[in-house]
Amino acid sequence: MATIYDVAKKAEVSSKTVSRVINGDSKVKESTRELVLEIMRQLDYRPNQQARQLRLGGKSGIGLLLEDPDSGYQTRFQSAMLHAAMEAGRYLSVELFTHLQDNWKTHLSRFIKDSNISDLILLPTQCDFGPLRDFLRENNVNCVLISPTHLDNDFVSIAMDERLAAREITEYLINIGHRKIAHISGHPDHAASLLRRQGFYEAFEKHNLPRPRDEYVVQSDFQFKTGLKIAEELLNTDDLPTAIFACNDETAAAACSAAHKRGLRIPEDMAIVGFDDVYLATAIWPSLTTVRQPYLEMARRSISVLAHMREKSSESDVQLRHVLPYSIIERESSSLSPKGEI
Amino acid sequence: MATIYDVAKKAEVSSKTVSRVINGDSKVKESTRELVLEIMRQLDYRPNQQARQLRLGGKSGIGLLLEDPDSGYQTRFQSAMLHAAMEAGRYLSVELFTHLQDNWKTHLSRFIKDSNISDLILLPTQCDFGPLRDFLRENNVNCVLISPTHLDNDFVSIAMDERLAAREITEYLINIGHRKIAHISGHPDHAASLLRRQGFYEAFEKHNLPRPRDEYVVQSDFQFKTGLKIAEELLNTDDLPTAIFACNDETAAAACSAAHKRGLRIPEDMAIVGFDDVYLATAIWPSLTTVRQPYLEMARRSISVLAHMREKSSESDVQLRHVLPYSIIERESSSLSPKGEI
DNA sequence: AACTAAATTGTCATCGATGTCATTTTAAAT
DNA sequence: ATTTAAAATGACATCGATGACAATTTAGTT
Repeated sequence: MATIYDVAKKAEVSSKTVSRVINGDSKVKESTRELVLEIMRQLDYRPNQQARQLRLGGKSGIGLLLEDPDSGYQTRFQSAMLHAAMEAGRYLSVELFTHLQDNWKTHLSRFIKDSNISDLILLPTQCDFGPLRDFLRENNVNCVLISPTHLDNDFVSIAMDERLAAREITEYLINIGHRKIAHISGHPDHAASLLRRQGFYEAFEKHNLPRPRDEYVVQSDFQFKTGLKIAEELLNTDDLPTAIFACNDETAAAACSAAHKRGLRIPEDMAIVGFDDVYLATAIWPSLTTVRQPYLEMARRSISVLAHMREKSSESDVQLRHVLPYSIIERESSSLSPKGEI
Repeated sequence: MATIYDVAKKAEVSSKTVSRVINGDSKVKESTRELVLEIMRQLDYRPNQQARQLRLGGKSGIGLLLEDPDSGYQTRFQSAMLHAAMEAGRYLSVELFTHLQDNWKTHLSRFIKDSNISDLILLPTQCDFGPLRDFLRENNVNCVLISPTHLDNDFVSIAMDERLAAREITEYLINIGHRKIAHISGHPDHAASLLRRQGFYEAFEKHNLPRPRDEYVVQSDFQFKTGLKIAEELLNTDDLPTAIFACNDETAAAACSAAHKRGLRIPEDMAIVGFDDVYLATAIWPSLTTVRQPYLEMARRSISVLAHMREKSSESDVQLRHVLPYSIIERESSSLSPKGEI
């Protein structure tokens, strides 16, 4: 394993000069730079990260906290982060985290200190846990919040417009002819639940249609199991809705199951749409029409914002709120002839 | 941030002594050890990992290579690794890896060198990619293979008995009265496919039952989409099987969809069982009876074996093959009154 | 009390990089 | 040709830990 000294010796320059080349320092004569680069290539030299970081006091990894790594949303987001990190030549350190663990503070500081990360990414809903925010603020952790409920001038947030997306997918249902549309909404503590429901109602207002009756708007909690029970209750009526907008794909999958149980065909008898575009959306039949979160874009933006923040540190030219564009993916669960991609 | 010198000064000992305490060196008087520990606690001292590793030439993270982070199996395994790593006070660095990428070697060496990992964990099917194994061998990477197809005296493998599990779940179907059982098998390149099919046949032999006819044993590739098509073909007959053993849960989910499409009730008209026990197994209706892979146990074992290997290095007392016990989880897809847990 | 071996502790160099500041080289200006 | 400022390079200390080995303390023996 070649070191900076091996390179220096072979190139007949000082280690400092090699260091300058590595770090793109401008004060190196072009000819020596090329020489050094050539030797580095010959020796297949790569800087020792530990030494580098010891000196710089820095770490280089990106930390991602997961509350439930099996959840579709978190899996998808992580997947996107892995791609984005690869593009940026960085590495991802993943850690389980729940504020329910009583020693979460110790646990988190250990992770931050010991695991070689310089930045942290927080997903919903932990990004809205107050004491966690205080902790991050106090410890000056370089982080971004993904789709937080509460905005805050101390933290950069990266999100999509949930309400608009909800409105748009509801309008889509209206446009293909549905009028009796039900909505299964998510966990009440989750900001997304409220926003998505608001968007749902807005679609009707915008089209000058009557607000759906209250029995058509029910409360679940984003989970399949609960969703199944709720959907069964919802469909236990003679006056069935012709479409359901579920708060997320898991719940939409549950709605499909409930509909099938009751002998309804999808989408002929009932259209069902979800939200998030997780793996599950294409691992069931029929595949789900849904709103695709801009996972990859969010991941890329997170990385670039974090880097920017680390440089500018406390300067004020860091954009605080980032809103990225979503898209609607049409699949089998709402249309006999899907136009969208898989 | 307190350093070893701060501790040494306050405790009025040398930094070396503090170092000894940190590393559990025996040659420290009990009283001084306690004193030092107390001061460490007071200052909330934690060793600087970079410095430590610079000196020790070591890294501390565990690397996990994922080919498809959205796949149920990989998600579940990662999830288990996160738990096991937490228990062991270690951290997980996750990286996308596919040998289809043409510069996979560079990519992998960079990951290993730059991302602070000391160990590597390989999942199927990349653990069976020959050139990758050669690379790991040549570069002396400390790693374990999870459920590899090809055994090899240079690598430690951690697996479950796929064939026995397949046999057992087939026997379960036989025991609850099924005789006409179909099997949708996995991708032919995947060792698990063969083993699971073998196990399937063995169950019939053991019970002195005729081998299922060839039309009942079809080939898919572990993916939902393919599985759906195959299952539809399988069920497009008048002489329906009464049960299906699918090679994995995704395929079982596809079989459920195909059955529903054809108006069959599960499990009344047809029982369906899967394999792996991934998230999907309980995110569809009916929930799937399946074989639970010993994810957590595999993860824990991986960590302990890796640590052991690093110590013993080339010594021969490292157990090469580890086979861990699976379990069968009975759920709604095969039984009207499931006995198993969720 | 003196001696010795064992137990404990300390000194200093080192890992591989970068920062500070001094030194040398280069090129432009007189 | 000499001076001078700028550009390029290098010497050395440093980051926070541990290893090798030296020095000291302790306790046991005679």
